[in-house]
Amino acid sequence: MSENNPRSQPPGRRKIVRSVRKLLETNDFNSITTAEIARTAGVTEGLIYKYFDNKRDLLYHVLETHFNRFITQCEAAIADADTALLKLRAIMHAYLDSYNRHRVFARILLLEVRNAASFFESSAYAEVRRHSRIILGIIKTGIENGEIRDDVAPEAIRDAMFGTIEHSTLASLIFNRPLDADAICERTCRILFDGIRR
Amino acid sequence: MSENNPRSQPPGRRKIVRSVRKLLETNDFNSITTAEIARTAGVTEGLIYKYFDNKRDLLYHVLETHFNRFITQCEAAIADADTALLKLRAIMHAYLDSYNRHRVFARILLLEVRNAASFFESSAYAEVRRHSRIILGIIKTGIENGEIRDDVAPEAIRDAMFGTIEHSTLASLIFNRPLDADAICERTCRILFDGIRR
Amino acid sequence: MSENNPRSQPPGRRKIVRSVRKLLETNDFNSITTAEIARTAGVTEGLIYKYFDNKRDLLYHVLETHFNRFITQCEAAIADADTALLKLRAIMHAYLDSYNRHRVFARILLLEVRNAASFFESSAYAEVRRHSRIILGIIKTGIENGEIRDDVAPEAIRDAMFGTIEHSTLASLIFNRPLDADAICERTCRILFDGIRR
Amino acid sequence: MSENNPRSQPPGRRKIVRSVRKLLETNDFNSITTAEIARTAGVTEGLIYKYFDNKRDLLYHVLETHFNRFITQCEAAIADADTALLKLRAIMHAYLDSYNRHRVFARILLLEVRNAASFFESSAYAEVRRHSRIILGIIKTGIENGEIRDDVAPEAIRDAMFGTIEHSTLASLIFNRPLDADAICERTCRILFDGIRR
DNA sequence: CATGAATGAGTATTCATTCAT
DNA sequence: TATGAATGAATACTCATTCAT
Repeated sequence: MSENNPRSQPPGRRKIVRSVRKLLETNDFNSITTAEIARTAGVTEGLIYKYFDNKRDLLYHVLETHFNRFITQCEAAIADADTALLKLRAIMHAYLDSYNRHRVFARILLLEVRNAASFFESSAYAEVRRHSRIILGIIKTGIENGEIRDDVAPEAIRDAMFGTIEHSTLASLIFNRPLDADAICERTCRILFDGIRR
Repeated sequence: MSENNPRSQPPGRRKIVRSVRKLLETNDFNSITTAEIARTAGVTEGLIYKYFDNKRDLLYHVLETHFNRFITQCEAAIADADTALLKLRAIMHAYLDSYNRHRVFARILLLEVRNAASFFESSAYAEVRRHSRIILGIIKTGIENGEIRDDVAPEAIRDAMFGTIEHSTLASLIFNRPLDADAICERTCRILFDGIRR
Repeated sequence: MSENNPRSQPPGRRKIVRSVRKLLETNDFNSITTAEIARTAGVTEGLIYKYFDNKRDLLYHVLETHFNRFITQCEAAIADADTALLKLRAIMHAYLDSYNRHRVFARILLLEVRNAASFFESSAYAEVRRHSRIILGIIKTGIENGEIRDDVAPEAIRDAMFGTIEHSTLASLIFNRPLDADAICERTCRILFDGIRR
Repeated sequence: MSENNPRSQPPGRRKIVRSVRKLLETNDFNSITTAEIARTAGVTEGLIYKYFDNKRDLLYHVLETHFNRFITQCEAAIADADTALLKLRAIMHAYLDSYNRHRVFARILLLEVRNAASFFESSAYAEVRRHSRIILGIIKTGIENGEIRDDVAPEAIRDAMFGTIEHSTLASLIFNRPLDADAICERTCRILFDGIRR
């Protein structure tokens, strides 16, 4: 509780986190310097290391918080969906929409952070996995109640879902093109749900 | 011709390229230094800049050569396939197999290089696009001859193909797990061709 | 009195001193941080500065206490010795034995602390000098009563004593080798008392 | 040869070494920054690391060169001495004289450098040991030809020699007092050669 | 065709210390 | 008597890149 309640955090820490979030809007993480973070936050560089192990640790913290919020929103978005397929559609839409609205985080999550082995040991990645397992559960339920075919592994379905979404997002991210979440969600569902074979 | 014929290349240049290829087997590109490249090649650092604009340029050259070879192999692999779907299956298998056999290049292509804007202006990326267009052509032919449904954009199908393949590869790449190209190809085709709906 | 009676010291202070003593067993002083001292002591860093001017001051305090105890033991060790030479032998043995049993303090005293000018203004060094003067007194007595030759300055004799002892200790300290106090004392006395000339 | 011939060294390297030597005259090594070294040398900081592994490595190099020269002078100084004892006296005088004339190096050698384990793995220390072994040889010869008593280990004699010299030097080094090499040599020889017992 | 000497810009991290409460 | 939040100064080392010869 004290961990999550921002009120209980020392002001300096809050300033640092806010500063990073702000700077990430215009720069990728590697090009942000600790000096810049401190300056923007109005604290000294040293304070960063009082609250975070290192620069990456700080990033992962920001990421975790962000993704945490997303999961909550995502859960809300699928609340109304009755069937497994509708839930999956809602989830895919939530991801696409989030990637589109938070391009900075999308960039970081889909491109920057994956290079570093440390990410996969971070609590931010733990959140990613947590949600991944939730989705796997939905797929399994779909298989059990006969909505989804049972001759492909649930993991394969999840890979196809995320892979397609991410790949569709990547181009627009890289070349800074707009992303039509609705359209991409629709076309992905068509392929994923019913296949491309006529 | 003189560009492609390795025989016509000066020995120093050849040594440098070989050196990079070797070093990439054990290190990711960013952690390789020009000093190391030169040392391994048995030449001086200065020579690198005789033949390449900069370090990245050197990487992109190595990448281009590699991808070039892959395309040739890929083309051969689909020669026997009669239908569009069989061709797509063959292509997917070729990619998966290549990612598995050349994990270093897979890493670089799927993770490292995408961060840098310069990659998307390199001739290595031009090769990637070239092949992408070839595949798009196959999809279109499939649509035209009635093999593939015509209510989804060919680009969407391509995104689903590559996205799924890459996502399936990524985990095994990151966590250094073996990759079963046959199995992943099979399950991807099932989903992609016929959908997950029962 | 209140200075020396540990009972009268505030618990926080005692914890800090104990913490330093403990940490010195495994680390040299410079590599110990105030953060570590506070953590080990279970107090906050700020408290250190309530009781000590700075980190070095803290070290010198610990050193002084240690050396103080040693002097007492040393005095006891020479109580039985009748002649000046026997007293000197007993003192040398006490030093060697102490260096051997308290290697950490030996390191600090013979190596670490001598770099800092501030040490020579500390009360810890005052203790060292005090004992040095006591020993000088013994030498002088020896000269006066005809035991010791009178054509070399007492200071020269003291330098030879300590110099030899320290040099003999240093190697074993640096390379972490065992120290045979008895043997080194014996051989030092032979040389010091009777010379090397046959 | 190319190692030792200063003519064959690149000018930048020579400048760096000269710069360090100069700066050491007024500052102790730790308080000298690489920035300062480079500025004084008129080169960039980076160049330091082309020629030396790190700052300490640079120091050790300077030390080694210095000590090397000293050994040569020392050898010349003992050339005329006929007996082992006379040789030892000449050596002690050479050390004392050198410590007095090169107080900076004396400080470094006797105080600063001994803290660092790395010193004892450096080639500078190898030189120290080399000379130490030479001296040991002289002592052994003295024992063999009956000049020196044979009931104390040669190592003990060496320890007494160096220990006394160093201890005598230390005080004058620390408190910046003049050092009378002749007088200290004389008194040390008296004690060492004939003992303090009347 | 190749060398080798030199550049110069870049930056995260550590730690003792202070001070209001 | 003790906390806890914050400071601020200090610095070695890396590396891609250039260019005269």
